[in-house]
Amino acid sequence: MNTLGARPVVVAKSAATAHCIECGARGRSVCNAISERDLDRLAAVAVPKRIEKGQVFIEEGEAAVDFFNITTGTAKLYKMLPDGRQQITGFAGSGHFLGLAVSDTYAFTAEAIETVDLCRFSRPKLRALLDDFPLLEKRLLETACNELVAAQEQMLLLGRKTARERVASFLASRHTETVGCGKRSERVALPMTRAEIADYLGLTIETVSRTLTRFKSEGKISLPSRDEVEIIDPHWLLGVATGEDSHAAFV
Amino acid sequence: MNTLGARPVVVAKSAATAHCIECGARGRSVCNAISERDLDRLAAVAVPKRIEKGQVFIEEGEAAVDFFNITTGTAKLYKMLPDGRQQITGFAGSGHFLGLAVSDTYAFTAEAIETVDLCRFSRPKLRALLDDFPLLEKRLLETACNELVAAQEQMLLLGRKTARERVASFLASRHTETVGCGKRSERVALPMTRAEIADYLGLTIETVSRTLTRFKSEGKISLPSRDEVEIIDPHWLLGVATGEDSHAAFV
DNA sequence: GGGCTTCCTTGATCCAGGTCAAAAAATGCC
DNA sequence: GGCATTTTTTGACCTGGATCAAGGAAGCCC
Repeated sequence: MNTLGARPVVVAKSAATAHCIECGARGRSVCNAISERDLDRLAAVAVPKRIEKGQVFIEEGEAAVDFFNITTGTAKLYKMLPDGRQQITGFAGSGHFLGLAVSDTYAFTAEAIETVDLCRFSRPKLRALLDDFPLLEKRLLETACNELVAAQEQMLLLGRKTARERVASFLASRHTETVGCGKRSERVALPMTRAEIADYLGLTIETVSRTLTRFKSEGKISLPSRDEVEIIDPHWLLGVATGEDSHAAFV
Repeated sequence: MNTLGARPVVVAKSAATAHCIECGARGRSVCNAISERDLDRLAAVAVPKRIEKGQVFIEEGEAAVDFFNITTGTAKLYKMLPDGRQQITGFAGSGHFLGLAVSDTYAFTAEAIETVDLCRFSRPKLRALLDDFPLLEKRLLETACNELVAAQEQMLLLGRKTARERVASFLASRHTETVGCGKRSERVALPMTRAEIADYLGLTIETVSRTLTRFKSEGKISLPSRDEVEIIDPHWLLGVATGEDSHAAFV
């Protein structure tokens, strides 16, 4: 895997390249469209930056001058109504590319919910990179399509699912996402607060809390700490999440 | 604009080219990424097809073998839960490109709500076209981004807006979309039934009907026929749609 | 380790919008 | 044009989840 030994001269020519080569997020991000030997081109335009918890780094309505790629940590993406009602449209973790809007203003706000490390790309520099690496553009299109599919799934959740089904969907999707990361499969991290879960699921904090308590008392999950859930019965949870008729009958 | 006279030989070499050159949807679709002189390449892989009202031409979960581009008419795109609950994720009109999912199965169902004319592209042929016309890929990415922005807006609507705000948003967006088409601006066509509006807004048919009646009795709209709305007070409607505090106060 | 603050849970009550029911209007079909 | 069907409107009532209101449990900072 490590080809450093094979190409010492190229790597050495730019110390900045290191942060891309060593980047833990590369494998799961659009950056993997660029081969290791061209990585210095990428590294030259990617500006690493640390965002502290609670800090907003993209603001809805502001000029979209930069794109971002998250290396570590999690951010919430949301839209707001003038009276303060908030809808979180997604949580962006390691490898997530942000700012895809074509329009010249951002369509959502992004705020770190834990310390986030990311790479910043200026619009024109990314544009130049896209022209030189068509594969990168293909990967971006893929990413956008995947997000579109996820967005449609979320519309189904917000428009038609019950509170129980929403919370079950949330836990189930967190569960399946986590499995891939090599962690213990049944423990799911919840880096977000109950309020953030509520704003993501179109519910109130109280309903989220009550529903979790309910699942716990039904023996389907346990809540070892406030930011962790143990999924005891993943199959049951998935059934509820997908609105299986049988589960709706027994309350 | 018409370059037919300048290049009679090229155009004549394929009679099939005509349907792309004359296509009314070209201007607003991704096809405008391909210049008129290369249009025969596009025409060679685009298979025109007519879909009658009520006919399903993309089915959720089935192998994604084709892509479609709507020429005329409107289709509804939806996802369903096993017990029949339905969420319409969007209405696709002239120029809309469908089937963008990278995955090998469709993520939603598409059904014509009025007679639809479309062009069908097989996956491999479109892929080849994309490799030859990078601009087409750029346009697809743009399209996907725009849809993503619309999806986020819809999540805000479904997760956080009241029934009144949802119906107002729906009418307002229909209104602004219609303006561009050169029709009389205040008359908005509703090719979909109340049930379809309800499934799009995450409401019931009764709530949609009552809300429209309410707007009418408040003098903000009129309902000349069941598939048409006249927007009497667009500014007021937009205010309600965007959740302006003031409008929430006076009921 | 004690007081602060923030986050979470639980209980009581309320209401927007859903459900059920039926009439009215539009459309289609011989 | 008249009957059947579908769609829409309207009314009465109900309920899931929101709202309001306390408590309780973690963190966190001196």
